[in-house]
Amino acid sequence: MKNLKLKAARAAKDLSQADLAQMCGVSRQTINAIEKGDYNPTINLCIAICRALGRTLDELFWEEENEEE
Amino acid sequence: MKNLKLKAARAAKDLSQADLAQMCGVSRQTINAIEKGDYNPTINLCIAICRALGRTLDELFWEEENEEE
DNA sequence: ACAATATGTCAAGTATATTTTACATATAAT
DNA sequence: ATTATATGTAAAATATACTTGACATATTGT
Repeated sequence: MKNLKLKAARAAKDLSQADLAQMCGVSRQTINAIEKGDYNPTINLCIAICRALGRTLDELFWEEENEEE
Repeated sequence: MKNLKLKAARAAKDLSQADLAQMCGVSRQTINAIEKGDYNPTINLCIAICRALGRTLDELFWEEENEEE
């Protein structure tokens, strides 16, 4: 499923996918794929993304038992 | 760095590394390596571990700017 | 002393995260 | 119409997460 929390948090900081990718030390396609949702990043990358956006893991990557789809 | 939060949360549920590994669908060595700290699991595995232990990502895998090492 | 369980570690293989290059589309600005 | 930026997507290569099998040690119970 898409990661809309991430997309929204990035938009709230007015960063492009390329900007965020550079801040995290990964490629733009990696950020795109994570937002698109069809894959499974490493925790260290998730943490880098969180720090870049001023959020925590629970805020961007945790889902309560029933909130997804 | 070692993940002592994980080790403690597992101990609190009286689970062996092998037990937790089986609950998460990974090998015992993978859990051992994560606790030992010298690698970088995927977010989906972190989430599986959290659900198995009744914790969230922030509780087991997040570190505030200054609390580690 | 012996058996059983839990943990730590290593090496070789497999699966998959991530990169690089490239192309396509959409939008906004000139 | 053209330029520039942001996004979506794909294929091939590389890095690394994870598995399997194996062995060693420590601990606890019999």
